[in-house]
Amino acid sequence: MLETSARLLKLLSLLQTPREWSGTELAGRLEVSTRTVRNDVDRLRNLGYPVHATRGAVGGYRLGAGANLPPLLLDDEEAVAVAVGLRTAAAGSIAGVEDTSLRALAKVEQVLPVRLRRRVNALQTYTVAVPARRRGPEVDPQVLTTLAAACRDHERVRFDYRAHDGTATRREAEPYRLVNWGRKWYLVAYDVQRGDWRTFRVDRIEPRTPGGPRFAPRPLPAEDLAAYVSRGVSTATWHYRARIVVHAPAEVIAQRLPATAGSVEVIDEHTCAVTTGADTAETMAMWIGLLDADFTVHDAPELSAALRRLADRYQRAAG
Amino acid sequence: MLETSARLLKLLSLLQTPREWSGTELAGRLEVSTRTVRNDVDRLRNLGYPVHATRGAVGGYRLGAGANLPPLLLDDEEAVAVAVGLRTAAAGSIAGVEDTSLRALAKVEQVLPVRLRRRVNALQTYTVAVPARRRGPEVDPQVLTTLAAACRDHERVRFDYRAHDGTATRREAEPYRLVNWGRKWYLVAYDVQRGDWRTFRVDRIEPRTPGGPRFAPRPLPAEDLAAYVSRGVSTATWHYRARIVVHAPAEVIAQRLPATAGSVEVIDEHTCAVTTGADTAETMAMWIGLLDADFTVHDAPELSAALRRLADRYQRAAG
DNA sequence: ACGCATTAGGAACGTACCGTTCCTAATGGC
DNA sequence: GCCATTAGGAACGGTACGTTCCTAATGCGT
Repeated sequence: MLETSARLLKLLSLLQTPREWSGTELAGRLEVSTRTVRNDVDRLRNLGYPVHATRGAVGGYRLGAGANLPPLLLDDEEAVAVAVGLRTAAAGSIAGVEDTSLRALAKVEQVLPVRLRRRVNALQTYTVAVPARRRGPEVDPQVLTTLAAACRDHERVRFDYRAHDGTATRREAEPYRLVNWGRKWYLVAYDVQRGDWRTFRVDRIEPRTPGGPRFAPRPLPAEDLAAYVSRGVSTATWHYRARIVVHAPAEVIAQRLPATAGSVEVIDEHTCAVTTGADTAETMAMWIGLLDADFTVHDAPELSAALRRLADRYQRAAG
Repeated sequence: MLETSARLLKLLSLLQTPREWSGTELAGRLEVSTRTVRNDVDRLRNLGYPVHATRGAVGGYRLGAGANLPPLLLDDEEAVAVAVGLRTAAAGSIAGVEDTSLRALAKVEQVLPVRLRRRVNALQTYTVAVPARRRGPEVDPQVLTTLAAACRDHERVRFDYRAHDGTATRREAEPYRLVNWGRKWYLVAYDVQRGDWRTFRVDRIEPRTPGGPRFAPRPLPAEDLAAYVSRGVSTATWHYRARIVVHAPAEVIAQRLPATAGSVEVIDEHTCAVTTGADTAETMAMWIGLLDADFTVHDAPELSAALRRLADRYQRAAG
């Protein structure tokens, strides 16, 4: 049987997972009586952790936000993500938080197990900060976290959903999972009005408050949700695709282009082909500038036109 | 007197600060006897947290990396930096860690006090992910964290330092603080060989292992180290500066250009002037493309030349 | 080599807390 | 209305806790 302090940390860890726990479940996991679980919940509350409880047949416990930040219990994957995000911020990719990011990074790395530090180093070496257009972020992080919270809490969401042609429909759905695939976020949800499962592009969702009532979760439509999502959208990720010839070695270009942003094929030792895409030809034209290499375009008139427009702007700007 | 569990969390929090603590100091902070502090250190060790101890007159305790990750105790500023870094990673600015970043972000935001969540939202609104060239990152995060650890542990560092003209000299210094100013990192250190304070550009430092011996800290050369650093480097941050006229409203351009990357002045309701800089005219030319607006260049022949070269590349690429 | 200030850890003591069992009361969804 | 959940008090035997006191080991500065 765990001693009290160890058990409190384990309880805190369980409560930081994105789900609710009944007292009976917690008692089983911690191998104590349900009374002891209630004693422990009281102890956490006395320490400043606002453990929320819901009474009733579907009730349970979960951790909420309070006056102070509790100690964060991260699993290996989450800790790696935190460290990578902080390294990126500290290295100047995100303006305005370099100092505090470095302080937080120093704190994290001080206690990061060696095996995780190696993974952070490996990820840092092979990831790239993707340039983002301010006015058209792929996904508003606020929308992401709002949907993530609704998934966790089993609460329906109401939102405006924009179709390809710009028209918006009011939707109400039971959200289950957020899936990242092909640099886009998708929401797998049960559409209440249509009585069936739907996959929604998160960048087209505009949540409406208040949300809906709680719901009892249904079995998911597939075991592997990433595969489920990819089957539905595999050829539609980018509005615009093109293949260009870049006059630089493939391994040089591969380092500048993340695997998810396109593919690089060797043509010869000085030349490679890049197949990539973007939402528009304009966006793609700007992206290519960051490759910092001469290139040629074949069979892509829209891209050629976009490049001419950008070239013209630069030429006129130069005087 | 605190109960045992609360005291253990407080002890863990103290040990995550970047310094060593003697048993006597910890006993004072926790209001218990030094024997109880040793009892508590044992309890933390039993829970898997590797508390390192140094015996001897300058000995003390601090937390190291072990097999498991301890609960992270972050202050308000650090928590905000973590959330901002994770939001950026989850939103797709950093490829490869979107899923786990969102999971970690959901966990953090679930417990983030409301006042901190507002600060994260505010920071997210006004920060921009800065595009980074893969082959020449301003600062290797590994170098940053190595130097941060040496500052914390009061250990001398040995490094090769590259001057403007590319020559490198071997240096040995006592590192005190890392300061972020003008999107560059500086190390404020005491140069042992020259017997005086020096400010080093971190992107020019190549640390050499092993490091040096420990040292007794000296009083810092100034109270406000940011001001101290800026006085020494205020006109030398960018190799190249220029002022351009952008044919878009100032408030639109200000949103796309972070305050640290330059300044925006209103000319009229449709036009503004941007003063910015970069390491080279080439880099600046590519940066300007991301403003996504027509512009004109006056009195900047190098920038005009760089824009012509890039325009020519695009024109030739378009066919 | 010595002094000093630190960590390390055992023994003994009185006190307080702990987990469990048993019970009543309240809540909320179906 | 039923069922499954939270809430929390009382009583009990047992265990852990913090402190005091002490010896032993370590490491830096002189």
